[in-house]
Amino acid sequence: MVMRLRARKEEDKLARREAILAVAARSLGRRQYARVTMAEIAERCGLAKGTLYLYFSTKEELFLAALEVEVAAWFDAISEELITRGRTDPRTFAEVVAHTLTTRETLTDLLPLLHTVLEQNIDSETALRFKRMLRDKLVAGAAVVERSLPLHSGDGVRLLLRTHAVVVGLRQMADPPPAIAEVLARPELHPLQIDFEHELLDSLTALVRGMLKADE
Amino acid sequence: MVMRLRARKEEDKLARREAILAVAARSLGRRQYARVTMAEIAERCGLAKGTLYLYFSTKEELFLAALEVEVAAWFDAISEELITRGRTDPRTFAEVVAHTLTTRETLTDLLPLLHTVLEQNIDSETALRFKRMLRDKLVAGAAVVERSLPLHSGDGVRLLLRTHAVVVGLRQMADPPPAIAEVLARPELHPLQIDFEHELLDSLTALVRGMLKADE
Amino acid sequence: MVMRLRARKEEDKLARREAILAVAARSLGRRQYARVTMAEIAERCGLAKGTLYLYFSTKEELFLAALEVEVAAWFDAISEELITRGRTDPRTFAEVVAHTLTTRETLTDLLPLLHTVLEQNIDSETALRFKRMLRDKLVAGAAVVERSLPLHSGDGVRLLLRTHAVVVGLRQMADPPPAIAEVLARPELHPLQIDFEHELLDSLTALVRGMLKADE
Amino acid sequence: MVMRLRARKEEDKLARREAILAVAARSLGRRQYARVTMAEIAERCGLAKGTLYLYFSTKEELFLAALEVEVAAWFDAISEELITRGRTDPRTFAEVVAHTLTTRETLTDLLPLLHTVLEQNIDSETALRFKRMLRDKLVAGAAVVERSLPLHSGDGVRLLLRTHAVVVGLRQMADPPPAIAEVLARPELHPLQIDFEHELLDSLTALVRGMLKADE
DNA sequence: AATGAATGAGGATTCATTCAT
DNA sequence: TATGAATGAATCCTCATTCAT
Repeated sequence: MVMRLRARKEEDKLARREAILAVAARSLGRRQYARVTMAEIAERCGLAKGTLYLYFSTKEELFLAALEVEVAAWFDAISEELITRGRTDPRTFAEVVAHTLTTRETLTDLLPLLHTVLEQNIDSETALRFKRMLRDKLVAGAAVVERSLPLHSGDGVRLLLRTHAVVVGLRQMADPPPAIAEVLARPELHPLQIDFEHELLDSLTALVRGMLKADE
Repeated sequence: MVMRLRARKEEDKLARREAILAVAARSLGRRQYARVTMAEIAERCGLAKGTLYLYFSTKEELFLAALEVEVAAWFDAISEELITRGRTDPRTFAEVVAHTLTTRETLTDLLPLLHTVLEQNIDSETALRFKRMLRDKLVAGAAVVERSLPLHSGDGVRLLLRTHAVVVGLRQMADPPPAIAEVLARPELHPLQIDFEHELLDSLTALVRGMLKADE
Repeated sequence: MVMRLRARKEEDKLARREAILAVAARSLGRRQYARVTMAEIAERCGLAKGTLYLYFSTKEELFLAALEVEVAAWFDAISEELITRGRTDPRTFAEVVAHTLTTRETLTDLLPLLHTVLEQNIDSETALRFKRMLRDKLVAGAAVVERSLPLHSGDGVRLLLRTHAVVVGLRQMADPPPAIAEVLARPELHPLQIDFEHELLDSLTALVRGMLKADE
Repeated sequence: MVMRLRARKEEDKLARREAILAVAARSLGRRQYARVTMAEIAERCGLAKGTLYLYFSTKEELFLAALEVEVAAWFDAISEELITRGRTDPRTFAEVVAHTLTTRETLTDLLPLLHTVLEQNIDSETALRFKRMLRDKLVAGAAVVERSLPLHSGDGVRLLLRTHAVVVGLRQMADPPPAIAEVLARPELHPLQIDFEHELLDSLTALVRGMLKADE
């Protein structure tokens, strides 16, 4: 149909790969993974279905790759911001995390997929690669965290994992699909309404505060 | 196959309803929601597929009802245990929560469904009913929590919501499918391994502690 | 769409099963297996695609079942006709085989599938069941054959297998698709034209004669 | 990847063509035609997919060409061997055929394709070319055969066609895919086991014997 | 001549849901 | 009330073929 550019150079191929990943992540949004079809992603990319499979051999691989990129960038961003701040405090840590997430909607959309869908459908080789990346980022990030906050040794990793958990948990509560949001808008349901950023800030602040060494 | 009893009395119908819910929750396990079929549930119940639809009009409604039962019971259990302890401390609160969960595997399996699947597929009437129940339990529980711990007014609700978030987030990390568990068993990936109960205990303790400290 | 009868009694289900098999065999005709789609068969049956899978769990299973029925009936028919003739001669044997095939177009369409397609795609349990049936029919038929013709002991089985081979080989030559038939109609290609029945008759007669002669 | 030589001279092109044909025939093996992909053949050739289409305009044309080469060589080989033997007998004829096939595995793999797949997908011009070649070889071979064996006039062609049929039929029975072979190894299925060469020898011997003139 | 990225038609299969019995 | 046969929309993925480079 449409006259399509061909990505012949390695560089173009990488660019296209990234483009597909971006579209996939955006297509997911707050929707159910199963509801996002390869056909839809292809169309949004302006590509044929088959072309997607030139770049990713399964739907799961595609989304895992999307997540991989986002997660790595996220951990890097946290580390970087933390480093520029030097020695800091719980609230600031929370702000850093929250800040790195404001421009990362897609990350918080993808994150819940990891355990609920992707891990059920990938082969162990792929899983291993992904987990290794995660561990590397985690360990590197933990070192930075432990330099930023007076944590017990080893608590850097723990804090990051807990941060991950809190982000996943809160995000799902905070941004329901429109139909539910409408229901939640009723005054009687006010206690169930959550502002993601605000709540994340407070939760992480409390969490870190509770983990501090001086605490004892 | 089996000649099935007919649930004629209201009481029998309720019993059957509960039986279906129990089976559904158990069928889910750590699996993907989409992988659990109505046919499978029916078979495990010893019922025909059509019969399920006599009790629940969609798959989502069925699982939402299952979750509803579990969540209500969970909040009640927390409240109850907390009441018997009277004034208490962060660690104990964490222990109470952890304790109420040890016998509630199915709850932690169902919980992640709420935001990722169920809310995408239910009508607003059903949503409203569910959310009202949740609010009632939450508010009631919060009152108890605030009597147990020296929290700011209003932080009872917040703590319970955060607890919910932490449980969802940690559980998914902690219990991967067997294939992934095997990968994670490698020594190099040790940092990614999590023991759910232990980590929940520590996370909640820290969280509550941090929320108390805000006062000081 | 169409108001569909439901096969509730075992008897009705069996009838529907047979109906599907008949349609499948007819749909194949002289066409390529891959060109016959489940959708087409369903439509010709006046059923939904999904319904086919209620009766046969894969396309291969469907066609294997179709073949199974036909092969069994064929061997039985040969045996029966042979029995009514008593002691006989090569030409008569050939006539019997040819005669049993005149009303069995579908068998000769299905037969080539066995080795080229079906055996590549069935699990060993299914294969075993099929092969056992084949062996039973073959052994039973061989006994009859050996009573009809003065063959060496053991040559009954051999003759039937060779008959099978000859049928498969000749049929494919004899009934090309229309486009090829048109080409073959040219006078210069006359040597390549074959009349299935006539050629089968002569080939089998010669084959049996040659097997008897071995004695002399 | 590899910098490929360009086949500029007619002679180089022919060589490449032959190379492709050889690879295609080998790639088929005992597999299903549909399972052999153009991509696979290209890769095995060390060529790009597109290059294949420079030499053959469709997949079918490619395999038909492969068959063409093999069939022609086969008939020539039979004729040649027969000529060196002069006047001969049924058993020897069978031996000659069997012998020409021992080094021609690929031919027996390709042969069944002719009627089941290739003829369904080629245009009449291609078909005509192929059939003419076949007729030429057949007629020439028949003349040799009739000089070797005391057959009725015209039976030379018939014998060769029947030989073709028997080879196709027996080969498919004799060499099932590994999974089926395993099943057939069971003692109870012993009657269904066939040794191709041996069975071909006996079948052809019998067939020819039954066709001999002196027979009457 | 060679490449290989892009195409897109096409097909098998699954499963929530319906409804005649 | 219970059944389970029937439905059919929906989806992932394959692969022969094309064509810009």
